[in-house]
Amino acid sequence: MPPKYGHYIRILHCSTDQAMTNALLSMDLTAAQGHIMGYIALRQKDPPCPRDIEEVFHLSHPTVSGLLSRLEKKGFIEFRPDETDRRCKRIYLLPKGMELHETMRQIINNTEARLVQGFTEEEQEQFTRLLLRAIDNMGGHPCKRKPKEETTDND
Amino acid sequence: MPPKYGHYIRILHCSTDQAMTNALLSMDLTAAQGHIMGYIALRQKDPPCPRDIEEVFHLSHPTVSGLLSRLEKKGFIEFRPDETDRRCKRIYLLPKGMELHETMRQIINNTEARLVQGFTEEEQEQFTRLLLRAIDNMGGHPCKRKPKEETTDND
DNA sequence: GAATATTGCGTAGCAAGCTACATTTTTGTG
DNA sequence: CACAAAAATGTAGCTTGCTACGCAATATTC
Repeated sequence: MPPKYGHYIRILHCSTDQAMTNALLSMDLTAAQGHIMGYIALRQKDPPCPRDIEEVFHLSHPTVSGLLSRLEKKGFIEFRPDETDRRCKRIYLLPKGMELHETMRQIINNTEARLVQGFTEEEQEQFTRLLLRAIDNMGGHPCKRKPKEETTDND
Repeated sequence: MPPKYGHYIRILHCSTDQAMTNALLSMDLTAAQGHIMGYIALRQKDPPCPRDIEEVFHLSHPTVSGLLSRLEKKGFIEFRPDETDRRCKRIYLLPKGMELHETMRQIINNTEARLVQGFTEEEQEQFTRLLLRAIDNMGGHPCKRKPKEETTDND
């Protein structure tokens, strides 16, 4: 029996990625960039640093570095070092980035909806659960960072 | 609600890919190369050409071209143009490739087993079905090729 | 407080995806 | 048969993923 999970998952990822990239083409964003922009937008009350992106997206830091530098070059975001910890480059959304945010969000949501088109509610939930369990089985990726049990952040 | 399917699928793909690449490290193969080697091995009675790989793996031809040229450079495969259609470069497994085939297959199977670790039989089947439906929803990728209703190939 | 460890980020270099364009061979049409 | 269309492959150049290495800033330890 030939391999199938790895095979199917790669195909699904590539086609989803291409579909999103294609849909975002008009706003000069790729799928990866769009997802990151969404996260940055969510976090504007407490702008994230690259390290946070690494964790949320399970990416290595050079990958994040490249993505962010392209977003910066295109004028969507801006870096400003943290006052108290100059290692952290906090990421701020620029006006050009804020404008696109809503449309971008819509486009990504539409593509996601298309992905599970024809799935019942129950199937969607099951799909999500199975994906999460599989991710867990594969061991979470280069996603370290110490436990961090401080109660400093109260939201 | 932030996007999740694209997000999870990317994470799952990347971590699976890395796990396989890591496991195949000792035999100087990456996950992508391993999968292709498996397919080529299956097809040695009727050696495939790059075009076939494109279709089976839903990849663009430059991607396939790169993968195969790396496999060739490492001495796993060899190209020989088809007698009757010199556009086709048929792909032959070299001894070095045949040797590794069994071990490679094992390693890939083990990683796949790990991916669905803890899934019941029913969950595995459901997962497969949902993946296939999602792939279908996303529209199959750059995977054209005309209908081809000839009865020439009898196996 | 000085030495060491840890953390966050930069750069180099590679694999694997893609699009767009060029080339060669076959096929199809007149 | 000649000429156009289609098919298989090649090449250039990009993004996104990685590892490995290095540096600066902070934290830790003595």
